Amino acid sequence: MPVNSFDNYPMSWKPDLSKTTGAKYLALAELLESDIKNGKLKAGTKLPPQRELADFLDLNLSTISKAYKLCEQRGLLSASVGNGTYVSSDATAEHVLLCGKEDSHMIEMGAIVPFVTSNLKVKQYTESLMKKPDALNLFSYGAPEGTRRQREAGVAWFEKSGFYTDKEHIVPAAGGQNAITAALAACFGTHDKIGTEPMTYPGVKSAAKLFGIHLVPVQSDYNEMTEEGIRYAAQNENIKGLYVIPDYQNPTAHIMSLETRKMIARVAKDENLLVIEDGINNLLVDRPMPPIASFAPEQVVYISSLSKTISPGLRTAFVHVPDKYHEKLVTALYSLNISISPLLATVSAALIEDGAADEILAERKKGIAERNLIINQILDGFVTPSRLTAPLRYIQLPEYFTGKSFEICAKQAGVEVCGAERFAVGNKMPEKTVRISVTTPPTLEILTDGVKRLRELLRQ
Amino acid sequence: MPVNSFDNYPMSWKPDLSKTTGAKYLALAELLESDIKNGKLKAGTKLPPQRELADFLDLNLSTISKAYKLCEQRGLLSASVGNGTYVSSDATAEHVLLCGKEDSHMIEMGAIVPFVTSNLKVKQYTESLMKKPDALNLFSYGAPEGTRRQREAGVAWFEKSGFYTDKEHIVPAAGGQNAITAALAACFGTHDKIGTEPMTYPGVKSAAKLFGIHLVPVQSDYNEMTEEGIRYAAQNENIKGLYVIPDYQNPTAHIMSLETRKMIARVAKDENLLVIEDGINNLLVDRPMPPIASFAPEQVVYISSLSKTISPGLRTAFVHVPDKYHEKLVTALYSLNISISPLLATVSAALIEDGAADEILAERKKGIAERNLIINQILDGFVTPSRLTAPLRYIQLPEYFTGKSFEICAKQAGVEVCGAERFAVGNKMPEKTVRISVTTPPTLEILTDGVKRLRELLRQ
DNA sequence: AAATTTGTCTATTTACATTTC
DNA sequence: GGAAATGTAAATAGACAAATT
Repeated sequence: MPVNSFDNYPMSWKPDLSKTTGAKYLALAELLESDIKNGKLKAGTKLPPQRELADFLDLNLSTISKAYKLCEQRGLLSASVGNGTYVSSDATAEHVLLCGKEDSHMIEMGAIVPFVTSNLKVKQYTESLMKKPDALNLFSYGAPEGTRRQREAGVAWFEKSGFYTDKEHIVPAAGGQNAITAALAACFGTHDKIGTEPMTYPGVKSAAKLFGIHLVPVQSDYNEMTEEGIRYAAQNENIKGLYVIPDYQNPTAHIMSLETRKMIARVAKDENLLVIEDGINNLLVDRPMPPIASFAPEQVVYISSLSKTISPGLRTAFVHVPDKYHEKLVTALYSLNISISPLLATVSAALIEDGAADEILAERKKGIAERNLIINQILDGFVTPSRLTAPLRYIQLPEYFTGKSFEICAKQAGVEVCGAERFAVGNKMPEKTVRISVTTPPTLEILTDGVKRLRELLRQ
Repeated sequence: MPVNSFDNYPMSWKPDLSKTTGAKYLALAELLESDIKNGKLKAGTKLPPQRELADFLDLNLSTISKAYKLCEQRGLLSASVGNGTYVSSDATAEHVLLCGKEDSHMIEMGAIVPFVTSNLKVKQYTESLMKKPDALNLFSYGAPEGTRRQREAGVAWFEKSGFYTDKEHIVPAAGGQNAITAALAACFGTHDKIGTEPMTYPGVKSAAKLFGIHLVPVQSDYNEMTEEGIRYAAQNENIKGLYVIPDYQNPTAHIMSLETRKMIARVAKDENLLVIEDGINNLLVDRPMPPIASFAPEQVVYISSLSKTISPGLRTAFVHVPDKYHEKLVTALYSLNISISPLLATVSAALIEDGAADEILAERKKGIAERNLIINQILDGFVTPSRLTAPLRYIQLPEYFTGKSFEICAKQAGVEVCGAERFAVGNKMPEKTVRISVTTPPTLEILTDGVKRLRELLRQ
């Protein structure tokens, strides 16, 4: 429940429409937007109830409603019946996490970039493919729905996660983000709502914004969505689907329990929700649990990118898609890309076919574990405990920090990190946490240096 | 009050709402949608005026208005004041031009796929890049705004067209379609309108659909937009921008005159329109004219893909973007892809840097010219005359054909072509024409065979 | 458990602007 | 050039439903 000291009197916002021209509802919406953007109205502020403002401005209730609605659709507000209308906490947050700007003085632990050492095999495979007689075709267009070879590689790839599907349900995409964007475009429409964990991957926030899709936080306990939370959002907020990251959730690094996976599958069927399951880190987990898709293949679009597990430069992800959405997804991918690179897709397939992918994966996991040992040692007591192959870690901050303030301090100290604000969904007040990347620093020395600098800040 | 005499009016549509439940406007919109999709209402049909239907159904005018509006936003209708509401001609048209389904019995002349012979150099460059010491980095993420090297290659690439810009205004994208999609997402919003030629590239239609952007045909004479047409659309249809293909326009293969290029630049400034200029075929033209962007660089997003000119498998396009939209475009590209493949982008840059791109281009142009000579000879009198390096050709059909009917006949005869319907924008009645691809058939023999089959159909 | 607060939704009234004839 | 046809837009009224107290 909102703990707001400013009650109904005095009104938190007293707009002046006397100087505006044209439609009242538009003028009101614009005023609201500018007051939010210039900081007069801060995130979390409760706006006056529609009726009160209507009274104050001597306008009809519906006119105010329309203005609020407009701003809500722009992601500036979030409203709920009986409760009121609040300024969204992510209204002004930055959505883009650009990769390090090649500033050699900064230690990049914000963006998550896999280290390059495992790329050697990928390179070798690329070279050997070019010696094949049909190599010239690797530089032509590829089929939007993928070749048979690519799709069979996808099937094999998914089997490693304990998810058994067939090549008719698999489509390749140009990376995980590309797959997420296409899935959103294919399966949802403007103004549709999708439930997510209360903090989630910023890439899905920016993709949803492109299509006017709204993300709403689903009530969660211990970093997992609850059954009541999902049912509530389905019945009362009219969400059409869910977006979840069951393995090493971004940013909490939490691994979802088997029971919750099964619960989500069951509730999705019940409530007719389409689940976008982002399996980006599934194979990094030792003996990974099967994805939600394995319990409800007709209800889940399952996305598995090779970026974090094999090599980001491959720009390859495989998508399992239910029959119902197959054509739509292919069309969306076509609209976004025309086609993926046959060269990169074929390299990916080849790596999977004869086991090189497994070797790379094992190597990567070993490398990540080595790094996590360092982090555990240096940040003991600060970092949230996690299994050793986590590519990202989560740090609970002392109460006097906010995620953003720590982010700024860390930058001063030469380390890039990501504050909780970047992950917040809807009008949830962001937690006092930051996420750090395990894999981005190019060497163990730089990682150690970065983590030590963070410890100094936390210790003060 | 409903009056009894409606049977006398020739109302084109008499919906029955008696069996529906819930909101009237929604029920009406759904009925309308299903009647369009199941063919009861054909493209081009004039719907009853809102007032008439309101009277007939005993509903308020605004209720009908709302239902029509909904369908219009779904791209099913197009309405204009004083004129009436019509079923869109592209309401049921297929948007996706999937590449040939590897059916060896069909001669593919529908989709435009560059022939693969020129890919040898591209392959060689790729191989040599892999031998460089920093090759492993080619498999990591790339910077969303492009590396310095990539952007400088873009500058050099644009100079070949006579367009001089600088590397701060250049962003790389994963191919031309990807660039178009990103540009639409970055520069326009839901329900915005964009003017296009009356027939245009289907890829822009499907991309616009993803974002709820509406394409409206701009009045054109002799295949070029007129000044009055653009001003009219700006002032009365409230278009926010234009999408144009000045060189070998798709599907007409028309090359826009220099005067029109300058006119569009001037009018865009005047009316504050943002032009998305698709320069996909510019460099295929012998001594190409400068793009519109060169006359109004602050008003034009200029896209130049390497797909048609160098190799489609490179999945590389360069985009010139005005300062005002730079950040938005980078964000949109990030939301769609995270990053492009550094490997492919670097191969592209390398090809441009030391002139290999020019050699490939010359070779391609020679190959296309050779093919056009064959087409000119066999389809003399049927095909619209064109310069020799056109990658696509336009055929005016005898009046008893429609584009679609010819498409079906050709398919029976073993040749895939694209009927005018696929390119039609808004509620313009499609012309009786088809587009054929010059470059797709893998050999000259197959091309000759395909073109001869088409001639047989046209001669009958 | 009932009353109150609060946002949402549909349909309507009224005025207006553009195009056609 | 004016009247008629036609679509568009804003503001309103009223009923409703969910959440809070």
